[in-house]
Amino acid sequence: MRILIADDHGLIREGLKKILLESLPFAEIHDVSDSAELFKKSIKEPWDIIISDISMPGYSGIEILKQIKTHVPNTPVLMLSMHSPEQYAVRAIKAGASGYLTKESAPYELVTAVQQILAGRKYITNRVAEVLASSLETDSSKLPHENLSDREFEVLKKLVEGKSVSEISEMLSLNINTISTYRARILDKMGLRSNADLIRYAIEHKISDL
Amino acid sequence: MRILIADDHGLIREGLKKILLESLPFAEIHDVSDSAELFKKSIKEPWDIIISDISMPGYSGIEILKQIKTHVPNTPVLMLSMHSPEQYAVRAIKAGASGYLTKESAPYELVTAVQQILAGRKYITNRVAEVLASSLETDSSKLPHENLSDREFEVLKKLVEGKSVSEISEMLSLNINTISTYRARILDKMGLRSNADLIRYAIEHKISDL
DNA sequence: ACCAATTGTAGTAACTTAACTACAAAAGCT
DNA sequence: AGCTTTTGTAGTTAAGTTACTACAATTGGT
Repeated sequence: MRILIADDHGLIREGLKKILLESLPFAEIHDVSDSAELFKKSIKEPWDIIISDISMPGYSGIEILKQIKTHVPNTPVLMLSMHSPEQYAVRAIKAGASGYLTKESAPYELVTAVQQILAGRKYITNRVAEVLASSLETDSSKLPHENLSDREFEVLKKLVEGKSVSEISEMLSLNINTISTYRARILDKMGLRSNADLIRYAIEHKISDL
Repeated sequence: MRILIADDHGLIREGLKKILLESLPFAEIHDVSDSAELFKKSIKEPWDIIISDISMPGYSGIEILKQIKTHVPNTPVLMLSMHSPEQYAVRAIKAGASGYLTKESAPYELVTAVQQILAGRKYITNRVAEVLASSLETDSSKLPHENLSDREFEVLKKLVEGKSVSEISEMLSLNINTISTYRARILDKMGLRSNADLIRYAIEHKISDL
């Protein structure tokens, strides 16, 4: 049983490991602390399951998830997040995740999720199922930011954190103009005019976790 | 040895517990998941150390820390945070914390910190020490924005409203560079780095009247 | 299966902002 | 009164951002 854990917080990695080892004492658990490493390791070696935080420095979790899924589509991935399900669950599941848990979850949920996924199933909590279901309904009832594409959303978050266009372009290894275009599309889709508006919106809708 | 852990994320609480138990196998570890509970439990029962996340729903960690410190001043508190030290370290230490760690920290740091604090000392990392030292240079009895001049404050408000440097320069019939200089001075005095920080600060301190 | 819309990406040119630097006037301290 | 710091103000140059345009790849709809 080979498990790969990805999270940028040392304490959290260690904690997850210990929780898992309690119920899967013979598991061979490896861990990585950033998305680049996660990507490399996930396609280079075989894993029974990958457990990854969704928000790590560098490439976003969703982005890496997609990458992993194109390279090793049969390796199941369980995404963990600090955020409330609405923010990411749908995106994660659509990108091929086998499950989605928030860190609020009780430890036994982690264990259950992992076991269920190892058994070839998906682990979708009620909360996520709900969100998923309602995401299929009319999108007229959607909040403006729910119409953003994954990339746009990713850029939105970074803008809200105060990152500049060029910083973001560097983080994502994209051209500055590309980020500028995303920003323009975000503003357009959300009917806003400035980064300040974006930040207010984000605070009001609890998009950022800062 | 009685340890109280406070964190709103179940997985994290559990992880911390397991990490601590490894080096302190006889510790009696309790945990709570929100600030109200933390407060109640921290003054009702005796603890050798309290380990608390700084950002929990409800009252902020700092607020609770202060409360705890007025009621049971001798119980040491170690604060944990997801955020970079600059944001909170100084405030936490001033409010009476015995130490400040980010969740990036390696597990052994947690253990070291706890042991050092249990031994009656404080645990201050280099990063935090640095920030702490430089915080003594400015007049810290005042809120950062109270050191702004009138013009600076005027510009601050407009920046927070989302006005661009050039718009402001036009409104005030001043050179663009002048506004740029004000902005730089504001950021400097307030120890912030971006307009995004400014907006967050403003919202938090209810500076703007929007 | 076909066409339209959206998404991910970047180039070029125009425009805006940041970083320094500077300096006189006002305020603050001794 | 004299020295120091802060404030109000801009110039120059370098760096960064926006606006517009474009186009292939995907997705979505019928």
